[in-house]
Amino acid sequence: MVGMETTALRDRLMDGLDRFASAMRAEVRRSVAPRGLSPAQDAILRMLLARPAGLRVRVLAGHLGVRQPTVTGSVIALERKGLVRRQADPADARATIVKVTPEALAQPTAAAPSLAAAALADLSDAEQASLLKTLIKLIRSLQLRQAIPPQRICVTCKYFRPNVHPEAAEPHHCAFVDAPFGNRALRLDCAEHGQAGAPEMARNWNAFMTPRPRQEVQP
Amino acid sequence: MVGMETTALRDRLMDGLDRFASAMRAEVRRSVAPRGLSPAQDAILRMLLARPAGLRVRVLAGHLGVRQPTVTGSVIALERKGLVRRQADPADARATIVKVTPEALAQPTAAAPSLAAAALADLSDAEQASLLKTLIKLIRSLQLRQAIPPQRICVTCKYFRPNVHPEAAEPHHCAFVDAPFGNRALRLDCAEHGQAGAPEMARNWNAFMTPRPRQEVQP
DNA sequence: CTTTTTTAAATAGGAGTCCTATCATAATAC
DNA sequence: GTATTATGATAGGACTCCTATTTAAAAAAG
Repeated sequence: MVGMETTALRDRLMDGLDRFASAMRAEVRRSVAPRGLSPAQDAILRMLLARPAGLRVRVLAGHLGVRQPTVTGSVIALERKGLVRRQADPADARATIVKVTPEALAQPTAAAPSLAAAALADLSDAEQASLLKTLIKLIRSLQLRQAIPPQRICVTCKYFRPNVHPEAAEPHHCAFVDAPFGNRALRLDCAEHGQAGAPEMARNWNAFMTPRPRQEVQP
Repeated sequence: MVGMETTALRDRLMDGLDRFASAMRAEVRRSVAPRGLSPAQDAILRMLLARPAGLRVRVLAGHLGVRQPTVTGSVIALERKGLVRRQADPADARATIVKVTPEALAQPTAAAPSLAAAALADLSDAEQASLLKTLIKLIRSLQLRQAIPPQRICVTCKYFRPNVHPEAAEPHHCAFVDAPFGNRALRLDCAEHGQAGAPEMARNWNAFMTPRPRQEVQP
């Protein structure tokens, strides 16, 4: 075992995530360039496309993990390109609400058949579902640690009923559409998301983290 | 099922990876700033710390997924800070070899107890091992698609014997240290890495991708 | 052996990404 | 009212990334 355990598993995971992320970032840069966008502008645009009502500058900054002046700069660039517009918030004259324009909505959305997507497609369907579940756990952990702002994911939704069909392939249930669904359908930014109360959310989180011991890998 | 399957699983995975990556990137920026480093400089430094013999500018660029002039700029900044030095390659007078200085080696390496690391620690041990395995598959897929250059990972190593102990908790075997090991010990950048031949590598890859159906999640 | 082509890196110039600090203004507290 | 706080815009600076060009050495062609 000499030399095999010098690096902690956690460091290796960070390394792997970092490496895949760096490849994704490079790809994003190349894929959005033809549309005249930068990576940050693309991220803002994608966030806004999922929220037609618009978002405040500050909220955008929180979601992207950058400071407010950084967002202001990117938003100004997007405004110049006619893809977003800014308007004063009627509820607070200090605030600015950023919305996508109809032109941006009409754009093809660039369904990027990227290499990263191809790599994901190489995984088995079960492995993809398992990866999604793990990612959602990670993202929720970050939210609980205040590292990133709450997002409209299933685990924090009042319509979410985790693991209520323990033996089924689709163990969870969405009370909004009243239908069961599996890990592969877990959402990261659902338009129908309803904020759950704190106790309910904690219950959801626990039930989601520790389901029945169906798919444990190694004891 | 209304509204639950409008987004493909793959898109959701991309979204989740993107979100976690963005949080990690923001954290890296904050964690390396006190040491007077930028994220790119930190990435170069970490890569070089694992290779005391140094690397060419071009190779660094490939690993980081950026162009050569970008690396030159960051290397110059690192040189100013006394953390790397450049020397001509004896084998090719056009090339520059970048090496870490003894000062950089002596630095504390900043074992960043980051929030991302904490989120990973929230996962069960089995889930962490499974995630590492998935990440390595993804990275190897990118390598096969020429999206990123080959790296010193187990799957491409001539000492790697995947799944030779099918029923054990540590199914793989490293012929270099002559010891069995499990998914949690898989390496992303092993100093003892020996480049395997193409047929051997293909065999490794296949055996690694499709082991015995031990830990499949849902059929 | 020259000449030509290719290759490695540096340089120049430009757009974009981040930051901190500061400023104007609106909402809120006293 | 005045003081404090919160939202964004602006200014200035370091860094990141790109493409295109230049310099110089190596490799290929004649």
